[in-house]
Amino acid sequence: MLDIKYIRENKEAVIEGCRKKQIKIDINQLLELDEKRRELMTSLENFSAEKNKAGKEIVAAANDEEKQKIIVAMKKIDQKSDKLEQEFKTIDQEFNGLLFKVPNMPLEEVPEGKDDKENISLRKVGKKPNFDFEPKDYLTIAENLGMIDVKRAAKVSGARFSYLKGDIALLEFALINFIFNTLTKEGFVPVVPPAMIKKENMKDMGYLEREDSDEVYQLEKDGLVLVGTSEQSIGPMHRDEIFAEKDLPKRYAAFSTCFRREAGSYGKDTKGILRVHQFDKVEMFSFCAPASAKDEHQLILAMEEKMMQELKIPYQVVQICTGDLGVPAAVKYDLEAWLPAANCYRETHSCSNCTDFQARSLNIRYRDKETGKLEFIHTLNGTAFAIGRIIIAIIENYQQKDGSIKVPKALQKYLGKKVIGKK
RNA sequence: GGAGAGGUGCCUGAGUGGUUUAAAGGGAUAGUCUUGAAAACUAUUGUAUCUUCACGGGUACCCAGGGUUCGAAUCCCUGCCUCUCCGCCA
Repeated sequence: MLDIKYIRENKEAVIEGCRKKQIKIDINQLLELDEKRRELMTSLENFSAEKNKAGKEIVAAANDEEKQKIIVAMKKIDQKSDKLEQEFKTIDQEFNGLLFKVPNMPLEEVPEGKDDKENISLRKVGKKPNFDFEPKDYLTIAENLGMIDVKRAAKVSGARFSYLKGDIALLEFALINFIFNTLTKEGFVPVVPPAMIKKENMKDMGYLEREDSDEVYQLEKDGLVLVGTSEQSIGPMHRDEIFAEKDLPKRYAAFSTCFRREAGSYGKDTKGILRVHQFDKVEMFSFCAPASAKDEHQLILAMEEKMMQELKIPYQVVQICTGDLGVPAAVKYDLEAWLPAANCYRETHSCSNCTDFQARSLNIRYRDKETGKLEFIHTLNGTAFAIGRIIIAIIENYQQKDGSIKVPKALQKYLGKKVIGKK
């Protein structure tokens, strides 16, 4: 969440930030509630001070008669105070509900735009493959090899599920090994986190601004939700903790299955495994000091690009415009892989700098050496590989005329073969 | 799933209704002593929030949320978490 003090002192900037992010929220109403809330709090505190004083007087009272007098007087005050407290609770709830809906502010360098159509391509990297035949789409190729089975998945689980089989199933593990091998060298600690987390943590990560949010799978009976990305289980890992400055940045690479209801995307990308309810992903996450957040963001982006380059998959880097940033991010880049059959780039990676937005609600801090004060750390995250989508990119870019798939050189030693599906 | 015990500050740990302003010890930091260090002695040692130019002061926080009471770390209820035993289980 955003600092209410900041909102109070920078009202116009916050209204402007919300407008840029295309998020409709009444900041004036929030500030009115804030003022009312503080007023009530002060009155309540005065009552408390009175009560505390009376408590001491009762102890010191000379006789029972005197005691009774004070007790009777106190009861009256208490009634008033109870009434006020009810009022406070109502306002407080309203206030908090609204505060949580205020998004993180976009950084100044982020270009303004309405939605994903106004994202900006920063650079295109890698050589697109030249085929001396008509390239097929990944699903056709994989189905012909019997290695992706969406039809039977529909029978078992419904739409937007899949079976990966044979060498394509093994390709997942090759990719994971490749990732961990690359990232541990940069100090990323490998993690296998929980895929179910408490609702409260999802909320504090900025992904549940509405209680009835449709995108998240909720396990009502247990108060748990399924993660849509391991970012959501890594952030809260250090909740309520205080880092020593020397331990920052703290970098993790987390493998987990991700679950998304895809509620808003009926009819969109319904074919194959591009947009599914369940997929595996390795996510990079970093807790760092505010001053190094920008560098850390570039490092995460660099790691994403490095691994794409090693796989020799053409991609473009996209700067996400303000309207497409989402709630917690202040600045965000996507990587989009080239898909020859579809003849377009499709999103495979995303990396965000969430500044102190998540750290504030999670209460993750560090002691600044210079000021000696506790400050919120900054959180950043980025995709290492979303397995399903990168498999799509590999199949399409490495397909052969005979329907087999060449294995990217960087993955050959992990998979133990150079070609998939060679007869 | 059943039975039981717990959750107090950076750590250990006392506190079962009212000078608790959370004891005591440890740790950490600073000072004295010392050539230096250790030891010893002395002092300091949370967070949030409001108020004040400042000094300072008010309030809240003993896992979380409710409740009882003039007054709750302490009593009651609910939840979360940890531990022990039994059952089930990859």
